[in-house]
Amino acid sequence: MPRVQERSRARRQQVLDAALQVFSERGYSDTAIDEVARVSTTSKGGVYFHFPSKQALFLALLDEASGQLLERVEAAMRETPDPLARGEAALREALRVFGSHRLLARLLLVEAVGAGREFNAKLNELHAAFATLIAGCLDEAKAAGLLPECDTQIVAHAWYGAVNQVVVRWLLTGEPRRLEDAYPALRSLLFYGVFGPPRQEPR
Amino acid sequence: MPRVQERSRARRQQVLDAALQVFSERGYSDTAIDEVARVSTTSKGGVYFHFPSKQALFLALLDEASGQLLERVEAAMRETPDPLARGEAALREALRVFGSHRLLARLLLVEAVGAGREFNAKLNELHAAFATLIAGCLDEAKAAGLLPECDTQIVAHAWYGAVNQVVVRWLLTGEPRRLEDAYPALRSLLFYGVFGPPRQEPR
Amino acid sequence: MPRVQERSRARRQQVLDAALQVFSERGYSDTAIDEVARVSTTSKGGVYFHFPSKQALFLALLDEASGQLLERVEAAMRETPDPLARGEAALREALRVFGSHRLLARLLLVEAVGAGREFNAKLNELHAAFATLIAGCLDEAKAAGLLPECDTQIVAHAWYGAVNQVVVRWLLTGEPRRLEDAYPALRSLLFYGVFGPPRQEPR
Amino acid sequence: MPRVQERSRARRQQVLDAALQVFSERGYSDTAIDEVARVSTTSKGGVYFHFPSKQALFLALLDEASGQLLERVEAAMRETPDPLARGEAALREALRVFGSHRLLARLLLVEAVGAGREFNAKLNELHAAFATLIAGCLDEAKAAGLLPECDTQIVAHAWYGAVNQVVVRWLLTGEPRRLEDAYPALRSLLFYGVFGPPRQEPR
DNA sequence: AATGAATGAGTCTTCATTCAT
DNA sequence: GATGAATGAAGACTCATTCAT
Repeated sequence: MPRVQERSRARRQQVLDAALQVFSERGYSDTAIDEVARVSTTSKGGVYFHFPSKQALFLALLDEASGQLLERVEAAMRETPDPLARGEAALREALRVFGSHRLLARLLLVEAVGAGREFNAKLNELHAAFATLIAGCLDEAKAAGLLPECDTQIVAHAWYGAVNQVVVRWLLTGEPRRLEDAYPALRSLLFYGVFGPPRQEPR
Repeated sequence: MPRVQERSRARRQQVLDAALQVFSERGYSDTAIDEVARVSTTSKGGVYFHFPSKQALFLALLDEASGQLLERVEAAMRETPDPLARGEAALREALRVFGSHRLLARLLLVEAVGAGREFNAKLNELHAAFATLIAGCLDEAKAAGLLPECDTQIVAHAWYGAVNQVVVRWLLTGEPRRLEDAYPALRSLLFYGVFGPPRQEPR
Repeated sequence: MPRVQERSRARRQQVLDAALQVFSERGYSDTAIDEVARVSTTSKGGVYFHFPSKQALFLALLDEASGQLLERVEAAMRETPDPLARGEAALREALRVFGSHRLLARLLLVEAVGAGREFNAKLNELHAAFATLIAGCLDEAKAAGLLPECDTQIVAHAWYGAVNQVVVRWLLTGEPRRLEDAYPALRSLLFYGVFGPPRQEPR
Repeated sequence: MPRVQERSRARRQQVLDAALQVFSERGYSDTAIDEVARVSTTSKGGVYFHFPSKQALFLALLDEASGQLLERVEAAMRETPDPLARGEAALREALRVFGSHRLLARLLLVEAVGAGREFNAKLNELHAAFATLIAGCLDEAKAAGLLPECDTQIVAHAWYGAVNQVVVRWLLTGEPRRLEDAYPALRSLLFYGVFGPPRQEPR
């Protein structure tokens, strides 16, 4: 209601947007708060009004970014009842989101990684959240007798890592041109392994 | 023979060893050259005598570390003629090396990642080298009619990423207790996908 | 009006004043920004807030100093219509300014000289400005038929150098006690050469 | 006689030559002993064997350089009995030496100037030596009744400064193309002032 | 809310000098 | 005599953070 709060919130978002841009371009350590302030058309003090410290700003950004990512993926999964199809949907949506939000991808998969021990916990949360999502599908499929016994956690993390590395490669080398083009190969590997789908899989 | 050169080389190695320790504990940005100097029982100037800059030191370290890793994995592969068994060997050896060289693992898979754009190239080299190794196995196996057609590059990177993420998880959470315990699940996923080996595979 | 800007400007001037003192006492290279900060009762960061680098600070100082000097000399010349009398006035005023601003003299005539190639351009500007001033008098006097043909540029620079060296000697040896006492001899040399004024000096 | 001493002396000279080159290109502070060592095809230790410190090296260089300059000028003066002609000879020879030894000129007239208080004494020596040379001519001419009374010291220093500034201008701007071309104008100014030689110049 | 001047600790880097070999 | 590895003090510069206005 109060106009003032609205403005404040808008300002805050402005700062977060600038932070996404700058942090994902320069990395955590090489980013100066001054730069964030400039990009958000605010002042240094302005940034500090909304976030108590650089660390907190980065953390908030990670929160927002991973929240958005998870939300989108979860939404895609929610619409898919079949557990394995849900896994496919998650995979496809993840590639879609990363592919259309390069900055977010770079932030989460590159810049946040070596940024300092303070951020490992947050990153772990993200890893765990995704792993849990995937593990959920797997467990459900297993319960339905569709899958054999396996170490769900390991498989879930490996799955997640496979996707990430494809995204990282895209970020760093530009290949494949369209990230989503990696979907079929990824899907095939994760579902059927290197041997590919049995016999006459319709591709 | 020349005593002096030997000492110099030893000193250089001493510095690299210290650098591995400090960089992988604190990360690139949070590491002070002073700290590296102290750990190598040298002086700051001593470090700078052997390496022209912090960046160069880190780069040299990445070189050495990835060189060692690759060497070990390639050695394991060299002893295995069958292309698919070779892939397994690579996987197992990678887990073995990382599992017994935590610092090296942390350096390559965590600290080097967000350390700055200057290091992306070097990291890409490593990614590419591994992907090429794996892609070599896959292509050979395909040529032998053992595998169906697939996007080798994507699959190779995904494979590599799957392994890395399992290692990262181990680094950050300590699970699984022994990294090599992740081998069976990883191998199964990468070879047969989530559906696992066909029928009564002897596990 | 805006109080803040006023303070900022005052601070800036404070730093410049301190810089004049320290640079002209210790020279460019032997001056630490810390020292300038201390003398200006600011912090190192404060200095850097107003000047982007040591070099820029020194340059700004040279600008200010040579600006002041030129202004005073030009003012003295402006009041003197006769071209040759104007030359005398310039000479006398230069000695006056240097004589009462030892730091400025030392800065411009000693410390700035070997301070580095980056400052040569600025120094040249000063030389050129003075030479132009003097050359102006000479040319005007020539046009009025008071002087014979001569290489104005060389003469102007020589004139300027003659004055400077007398000032430098005063700076380094303390002689003559009062710089302005050098005026008659200098004036005589520059106007009439070593032979001095003809018999009953026309003047 | 002893070969060893000869070599040592040659080495020493090698270092001095390198020092002249490097110091006059980079200035005192921006010159690293390493650079001098490299240019003299010696090692850092080698330089320190012949000169106890950077300061001592620079001082020795100043000594050698001003010695050479003085020697040449004194030689030119020795051959000229008439006091005023001797002054002319000194002037001409100074321009000749500087004109054909740019590095020496730059060293003495630019780089040594703001190099630090430690070198002021040495520079003063040079100034005093030249002033004394010139003052000698003047005094002798005065004794012969050729010149009127004047403050010899001031005139001598001014004379010296006039020459120097012309040389400095040449060093910094490249004008006049050939330094010796400045001779006539300089000579005229110093002998007859801005009014130039009386009527039909005796020359 | 916002600004931007100010602080000062922290870092990389340079380099004169020393000295074992 | 000469080398070059090693030292450590010194210094420019950065930047997260604070705070008066």
